[in-house]
Amino acid sequence: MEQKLVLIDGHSILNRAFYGVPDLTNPEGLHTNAIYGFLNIMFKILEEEKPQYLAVAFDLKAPTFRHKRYAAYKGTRKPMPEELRQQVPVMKQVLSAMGILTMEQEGYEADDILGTMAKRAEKEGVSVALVSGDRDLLQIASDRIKIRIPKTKGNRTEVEDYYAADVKERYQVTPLQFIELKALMGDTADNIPGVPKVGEKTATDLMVSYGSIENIYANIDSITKKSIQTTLRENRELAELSKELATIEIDAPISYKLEDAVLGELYTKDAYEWFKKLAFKHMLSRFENTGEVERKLPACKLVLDMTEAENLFSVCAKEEAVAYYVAEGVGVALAYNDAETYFVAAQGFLTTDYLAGKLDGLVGKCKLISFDCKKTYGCFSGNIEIVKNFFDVKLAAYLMNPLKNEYTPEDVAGEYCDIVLQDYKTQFGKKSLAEAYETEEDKFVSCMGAIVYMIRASYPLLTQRLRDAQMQDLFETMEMPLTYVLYAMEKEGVIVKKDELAQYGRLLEEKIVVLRQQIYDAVGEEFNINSPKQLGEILFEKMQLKGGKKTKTGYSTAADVLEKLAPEYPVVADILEYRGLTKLKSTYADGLAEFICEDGRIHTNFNQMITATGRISSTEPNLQNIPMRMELGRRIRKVFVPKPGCVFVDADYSQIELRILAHMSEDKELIEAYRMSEDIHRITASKVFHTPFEEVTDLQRRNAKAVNFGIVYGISSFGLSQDLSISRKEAAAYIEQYFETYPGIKVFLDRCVSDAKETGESRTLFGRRRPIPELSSSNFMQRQFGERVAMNAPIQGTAADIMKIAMIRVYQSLLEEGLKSRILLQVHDELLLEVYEDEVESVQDILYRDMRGAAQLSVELEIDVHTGSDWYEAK
DNA sequence: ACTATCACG
DNA sequence: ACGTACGTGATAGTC
Repeated sequence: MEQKLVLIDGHSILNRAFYGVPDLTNPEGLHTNAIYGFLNIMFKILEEEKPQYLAVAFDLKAPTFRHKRYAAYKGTRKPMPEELRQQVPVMKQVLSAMGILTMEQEGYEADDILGTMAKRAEKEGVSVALVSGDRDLLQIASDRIKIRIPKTKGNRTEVEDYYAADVKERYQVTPLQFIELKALMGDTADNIPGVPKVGEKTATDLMVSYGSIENIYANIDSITKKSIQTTLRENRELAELSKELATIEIDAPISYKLEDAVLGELYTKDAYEWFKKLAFKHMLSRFENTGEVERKLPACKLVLDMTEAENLFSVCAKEEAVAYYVAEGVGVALAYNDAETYFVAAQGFLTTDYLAGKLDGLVGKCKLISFDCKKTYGCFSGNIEIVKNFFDVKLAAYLMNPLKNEYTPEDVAGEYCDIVLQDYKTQFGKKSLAEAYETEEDKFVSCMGAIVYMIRASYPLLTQRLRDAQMQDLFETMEMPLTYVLYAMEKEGVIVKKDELAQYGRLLEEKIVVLRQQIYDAVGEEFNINSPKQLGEILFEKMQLKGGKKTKTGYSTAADVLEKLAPEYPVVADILEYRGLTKLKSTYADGLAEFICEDGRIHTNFNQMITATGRISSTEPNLQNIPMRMELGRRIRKVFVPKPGCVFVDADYSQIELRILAHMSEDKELIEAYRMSEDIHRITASKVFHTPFEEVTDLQRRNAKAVNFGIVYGISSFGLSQDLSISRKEAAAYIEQYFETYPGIKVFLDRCVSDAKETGESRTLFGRRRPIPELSSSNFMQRQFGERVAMNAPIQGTAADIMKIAMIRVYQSLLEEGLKSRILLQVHDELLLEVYEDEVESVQDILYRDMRGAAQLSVELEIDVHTGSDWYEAK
């Protein structure tokens, strides 16, 4: 059989991958996109070529420019971005873990090594496929040496192949002539100067006519075009130097031999560990059936029979840790050891209620390992005290890295145990659980088995990881109990008066109709006001308003742009009002109505595993962004009402983030300020502007307030200037004065950034962590963003922590005191409770005690509490 | 699927 | 010379 060698130009392919693959980072913040792209290209080539030999060549030290041959011209190259630089050593380690030869040698470039190895192999009768991102290597193409150049087309790579004949066809020159072609035309990327004024076209014509540079100069008088003749005469030395520069060595004294490149088992245990570390989930599936990684998934047994089910649950009850995974309406998967998994189908006598009852029976008997336990609490009786029996693998994975977009069983499996699961999606597409079970029973059952096996297997590792990261306490005492509080809030829901909401919608509609016509009349034509594209064209082209382009797609019509035009053009004011009204109508009046259930209540989802900072989010619908700032929008809150016999009690923390800042920074002045007065913005203004407290003007107070907010967001003079519509200089002056007033704040914020740079993450007072990969970016903007995040995350995150503690305490206090009142909503620093009229006082006492007592800071936590017969009144 | 906009803290 | 405030989710329009 024909022997084949694949050679890869390491830096060239890494470079190509780096710019072709969107930025990726692993959980530790290491950039991985170039490595990922490289491996993808390599695997594709290997599958096509099926070679016996494989080697990758790297430039030894100066990857961005070529060694001494090129030293004179190296100045023009840009340095390698840090995100790519850090991936180079890792790439080499990954290759080495796969037993792939990496070649690098002092005094020789990768090109020389590749050229030499290719020619040697050719001589030994081995055919060669040489993979490179650039065309320098075309000069060594032959009948048996194929140059392969990967191109990213859309989102997949295509490879251009060049044997000698293909070079001739494409460039009209032989591979050897290609050197001289390139020498004539030059190549800025490779720092080959070339002959001035000679481009691809001229160079090709010359080479076709004369065959070599030598021959060109021998017959230089016969060149018809005078300007070309002149430049050639004037630059003879440059042409010869360029040829030297462009020539790749093919007989360098390279110490590597063909035998060193023998391809062995790629999918080794070491390689597997690396792929896992780099979080290349999709590639992990390559390790299946290699025997290198023992992950024999036990076959999943389908249980359809009552006796068997009874047996199974009684065995589970005697075990220490039982993983369960509920396929809603279809059944439940169980794993109590690492040798067996079961799927109990919910059919026949085995009803869902029966299964729920059996699951509930396990509480107190063993640790229940869940994947999103909040979703399954409906199966269990008892109250919040049951959570000590649960361990939520998904929640733990979120705490370990809160930056991910989703936490699927497949992801968690890849990351926290030696298992590679196929996506449910790739297996069953858009099929619902029930459809998948009915149509592909075996596959479905084994999929459920794999998931529940994974859930159980990742439990010990995640426990350990949480402990290592010092987040076990956070997990056990805050996040796990909170799952139950949120479950209870979701289940409770909040009454929304449907008819009143519809009435409100009609009110809006009336105003909208009038405005719409007014706008059409003013503009002189009908168009879609909701389309930023059409609106931008109307305003800035047809009407010639100033305030030109802003976005990639066209004109910005954002509120802050339009507001500047509104005083001068009444129609712009109308457009702004129209925007506001349609927003209220579509998102709130119409939007909320769709979520009102049979019980007259809206049951929002409180998601605990979304935000980077530890806050909760609310969806379907989002009840955390109900209008408040404008009166008309605020009126929506009148349709949120307590049930008969109850009132709303609303409690919100007063400036919790600023108080946390005071505590964490230990700034004496800010702490003192809080002890002196309730009105922190006024006292800040007084200090910053050296004005007696009573004489602080509204403007001064407003400015101080903006700075206070800005500090929490990770202050920047630009941001503040935008917010206050002042110059950057003025904003910078405010900030400077602020830091003079509160010197401890500056020290603290600087420390936040430097600590985060050192550790790659930031932490809250309670140990919640947020990785900040942006801090190691070479992109200035990205890095600056990372710095702001480093300042904001500890503060916003600590506030979230404190609210979570408060919620758990309030929930438990209501329970312990036998009250029937309930928490309904959380809006970051605010709780809304439905309170029985005779419990108002007790509940208020609980709120004051538990919310203020949730943390002991050097500044007291304060809350404002209001009651009312709807949410509008209670705020 | 992506962008622009805007509602909240 | 660059182009930013921190954290979310829903809607409508556009591709």
